[in-house]
Amino acid sequence: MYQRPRTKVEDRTSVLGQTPPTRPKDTGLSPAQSTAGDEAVIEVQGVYIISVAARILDMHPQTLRKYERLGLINPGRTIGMLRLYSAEDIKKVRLIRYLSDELGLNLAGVEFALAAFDNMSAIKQRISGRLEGIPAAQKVVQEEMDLLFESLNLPVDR
Amino acid sequence: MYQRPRTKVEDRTSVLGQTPPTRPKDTGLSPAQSTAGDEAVIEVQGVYIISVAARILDMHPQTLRKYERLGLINPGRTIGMLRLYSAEDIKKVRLIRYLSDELGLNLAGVEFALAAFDNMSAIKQRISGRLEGIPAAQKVVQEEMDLLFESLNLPVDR
DNA sequence: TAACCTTGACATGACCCGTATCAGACTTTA
DNA sequence: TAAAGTCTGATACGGGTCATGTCAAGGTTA
Repeated sequence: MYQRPRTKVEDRTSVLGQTPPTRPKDTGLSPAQSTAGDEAVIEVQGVYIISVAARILDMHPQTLRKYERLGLINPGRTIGMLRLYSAEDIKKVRLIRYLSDELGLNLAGVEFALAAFDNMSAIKQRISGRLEGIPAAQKVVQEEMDLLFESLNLPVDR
Repeated sequence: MYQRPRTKVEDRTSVLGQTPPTRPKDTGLSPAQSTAGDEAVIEVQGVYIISVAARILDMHPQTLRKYERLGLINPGRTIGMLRLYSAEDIKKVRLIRYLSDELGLNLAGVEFALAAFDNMSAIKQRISGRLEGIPAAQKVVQEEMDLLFESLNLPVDR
């Protein structure tokens, strides 16, 4: 159970990619079940306690707790302090796993990359805002920033 | 000799920073000496063979060779295939060392970060080019992209 | 009440990374 | 030309990283 052997990191290409998931707000409750048929990009909706999230992701609950302790994710909580994982959280964990397993980053690198994504998204927003009056320029920036994210070619939905 | 103990990676802040050095062209020869007084940001100019570069950086020659093997740096060569390290190369190694030692990234993470810097610089250039006719917009982008690099707050010259 | 969760601590196995060393060949310098 | 230095490639080591596993003592949920 929970066996997720590290993939051999030998043939890495310089990759990155895709817009970073944002922190969702604390939802109430109601973990929707959804069995994990060997982790083949499962349709995720609703909010899950850690055991369910771990099963969906095919990862160990301890690993998810560690990610949170390091500040990589930040799932909501029930009143009783149970962790609640939203679809956004699941998506973010998949991104973390991609950076770690596929690209070979350690967790410090993952933290760095996530921060970089956030910064890039924020800058894109800010520029767009300041270019409100110049649609032509706005379009250029939009296109190029999208290109930038693509150049990191992160998996579209892992 | 060459003892460079890893700094404890525990209190890392989410950082990045500064514009990435570009590949210099193969220079001819003439390694200029410049003793390394215990590595206190030495004025570097000219081009150095590996032993001198290693002394300047207070790093092991094998480490520099490994970085090259992994594609992180790409020093020039003499006709006889000796490695030649330019000031840009030295600077890049210092950046690598910062990412590794201070931020705790592994070499896969360093590769990722360097690629991200390159991509960001390139996009900044492209946008600037396409905004040639709109100086106001050009200024906005310039400012914001500079901010982006600063937000990564890499050491100004390490 | 039983099942499941919480935090915190500690252990383990596999891997990573800087460093060290060896061998045999080539280059540079004095 | 001889000595010193560099080249490539392989192999090895110590300490660190990371996912996983386990234990204990307690709280929450159904």
